[in-house]
Amino acid sequence: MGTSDTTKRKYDADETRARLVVAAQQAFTKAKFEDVSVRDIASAASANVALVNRYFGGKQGLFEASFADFPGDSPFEALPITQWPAMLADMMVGKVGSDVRFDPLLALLRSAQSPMVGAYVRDLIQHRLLLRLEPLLPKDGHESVRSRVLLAFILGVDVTERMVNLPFDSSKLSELKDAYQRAIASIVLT
Amino acid sequence: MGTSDTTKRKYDADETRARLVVAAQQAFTKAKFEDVSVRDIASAASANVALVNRYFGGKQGLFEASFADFPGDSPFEALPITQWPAMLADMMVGKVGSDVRFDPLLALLRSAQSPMVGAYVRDLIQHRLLLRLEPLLPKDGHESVRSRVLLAFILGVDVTERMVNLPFDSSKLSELKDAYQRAIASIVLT
DNA sequence: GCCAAATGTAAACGAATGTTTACATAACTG
DNA sequence: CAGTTATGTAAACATTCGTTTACATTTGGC
Repeated sequence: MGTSDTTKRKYDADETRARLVVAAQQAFTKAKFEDVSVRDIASAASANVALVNRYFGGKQGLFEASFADFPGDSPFEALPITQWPAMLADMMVGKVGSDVRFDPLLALLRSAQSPMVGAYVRDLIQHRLLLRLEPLLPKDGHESVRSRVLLAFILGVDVTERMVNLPFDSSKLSELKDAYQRAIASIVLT
Repeated sequence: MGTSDTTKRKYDADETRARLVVAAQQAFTKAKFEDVSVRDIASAASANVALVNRYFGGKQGLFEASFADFPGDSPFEALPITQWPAMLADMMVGKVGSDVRFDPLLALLRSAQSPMVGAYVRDLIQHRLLLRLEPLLPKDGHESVRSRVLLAFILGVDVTERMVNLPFDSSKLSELKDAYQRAIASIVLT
């Protein structure tokens, strides 16, 4: 059972696992935990349903495996804080109407109130987002409040644009981006 | 079958309907549409499950009946816009850890991505919130953007505090309120 | 080539849920 | 008071879902 075999095999557990994870990531980006069935995921991955349980212990295990390297390469560490507003505003309007294959933050948000994985989502958001954000903010004793308000705004935009999915006049997109940028600046810079 | 009978009756459809609606409102405040079972609601209302279908046509009808008079008496019309930041910030921190019986906005937010009632939620938020907000904002041609950003922030705070439910050091509550107030002011007043 | 382990498949299981049905009891009408 | 309607109850129905089981196929070591 090789993990580094370039030839095509008919039975390949590693590749099957990878296909399942990719299918799960895409599915959980589009719908919350309970609205994605393991049969759908398995079908999209061209795999049998029982393999979800064999390889990941169940649906919950596959969900958690989908966020193994969340948040990936974060743009926060790479940029000085003065450029955060422009960077975040760009990301926010860039997502409007787009069709990303896997948007981990949106996926976590969708399944945040799941009875099965809600606690895991909470943990991930707090430890891999909030706590990593704080040390990057201005050292003025208000880091915990600042990071929390910034997170609220980021999640709120995601919720409005992609979960509640309110319609928006796309001709005002640059206006919207400017407004986002100003709000973020007032949260992290003042 | 009277609707205005003060005496206690054993069979009273109106009172049973009312009990079901109240039970549904409280249940949908605590959990999303799919996580609330009609058996739970009926049990909390001391009513039989079949009555949900008889009186409301089904679970979905009962959900919609729960928001018949949303958003109730809105505080926006009552106050000049200069007082919105303080008012909204007060409401936001007032909700932290509190146990409101029926919080319609939170309930709508929880069920926003339900396949059954998601479209209804979207409609309510847009027509009974967003479109009523716009005419109250400064007439500078940016009303639609402003109202959208404000809504995003309001929903984001609700999501962070009550759906994702991140823990927060309550000794910094007044700090948090000030930060909320500043962010809102920058959104609606600048 | 042979056999054991790894991998994949199909079907069934068990539980939960919204809804419907058949029936029982109370309330109203004449 | 009698009978019809309104209201409430209990049980069954139909569907969906995650999971488990029993079995088939492929792979790799000897």
